[in-house]
Amino acid sequence: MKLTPKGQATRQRIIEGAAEYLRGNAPGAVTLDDVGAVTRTSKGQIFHYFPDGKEGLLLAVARHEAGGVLTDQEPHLSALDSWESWTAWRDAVVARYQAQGRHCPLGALMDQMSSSPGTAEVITELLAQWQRAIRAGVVSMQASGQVRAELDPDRTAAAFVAGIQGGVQVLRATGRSDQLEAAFDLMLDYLRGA
Amino acid sequence: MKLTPKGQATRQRIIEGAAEYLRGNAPGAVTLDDVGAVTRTSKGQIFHYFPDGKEGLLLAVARHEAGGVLTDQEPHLSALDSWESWTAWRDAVVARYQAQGRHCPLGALMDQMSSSPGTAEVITELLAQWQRAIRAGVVSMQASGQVRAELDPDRTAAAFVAGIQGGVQVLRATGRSDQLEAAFDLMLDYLRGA
DNA sequence: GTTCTTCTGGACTTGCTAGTCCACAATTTG
DNA sequence: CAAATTGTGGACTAGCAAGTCCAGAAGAAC
Repeated sequence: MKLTPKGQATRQRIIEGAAEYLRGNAPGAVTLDDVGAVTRTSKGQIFHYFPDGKEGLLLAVARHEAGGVLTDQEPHLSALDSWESWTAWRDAVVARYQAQGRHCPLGALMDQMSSSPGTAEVITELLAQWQRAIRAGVVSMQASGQVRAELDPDRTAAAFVAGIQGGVQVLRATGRSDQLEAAFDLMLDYLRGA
Repeated sequence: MKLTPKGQATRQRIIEGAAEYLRGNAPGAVTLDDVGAVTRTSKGQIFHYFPDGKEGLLLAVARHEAGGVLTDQEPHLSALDSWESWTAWRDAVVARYQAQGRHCPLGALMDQMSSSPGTAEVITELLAQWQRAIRAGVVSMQASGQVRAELDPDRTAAAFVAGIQGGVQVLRATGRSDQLEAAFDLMLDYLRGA
């Protein structure tokens, strides 16, 4: 399928509108008519750009949202080489998710998972990237002697991913960020060797 | 609404059948006809026992499943008073969720959340109970001098909840329990004062 | 045992939604 | 400009699923 610049723009508009809409609504409850209304497009266009229909659209949205999760944490995530940068990252993540509340891209992604199977792979890849970035930070801290060398960077990074992920999940359910902050702080303390 | 013993049994059969079915399917994709087929009941019965229809049924299922999450972790959860009991608990949780894979009550609950609002409260209550139980374990370890006293039991318990929750979530998405184990071990190490 | 209540089955209605189809508009290409 | 391609709108279909309704069976009550 060839796309002119205009077509590209429309396709993008659909993805972004659908993404935003999905952040506030369960994927099962979002209809193509909703998407059309939000993005000012017709059924014809949606199927023109997403021949696989709803499933294809959701997958495209998933990929779009997955991209945003990590770039939202920049520039912190790529430069975890001092204690200041780690805490700055912590603060950025907490603030970000507090502000979003329920309108959470990552959470919306998780919700999509049970509906369309392809989403699971997108999430798996996202988590892997995330973990790699954190791992790099741990290694860099070890290289400069700020973190003890016997720590396993892989497992530490894995724990961070789980803790943040869980904290966000709890935040979505309860509206409170206590668990997210507690998990983050505990893990940072651990890193410091407290 | 009065229920004879027979009625009770039928109602229970519907809840349990629906619960099991929901563990493997997205709530939006589960129809009342499915539930009827699985539990060998008719539409009439479902609406007889759940006048609020699907939403009421889902809520009843949520409550049912929430009850199971904590009792599944017994007797460990109520007796976190020695290092052996903590690691036994860890092993039980990891084994449990590894075995379940995707058929996870807690995860299914989270999925329901975006569809029916009432579920969020059920989850909030469940998480609170869970956190209280862990907190009690931390306090008990402090009382016997096995954990340093300056640790905040509330925040520590909150971090545990987030870590486990996140680990389980990752397990559901990727099928791997690495993150769950890593988070658990990191937090236990932290508790030990490593 | 008859009368009242609860339980069960399933046909039916109603509304909604994914997906189709096609006519027409805009844009590119040569 | 003419022809081909790409973009847009919206009416229409088909099927599904929630919820209604009621007739009758099974069981309680006395």
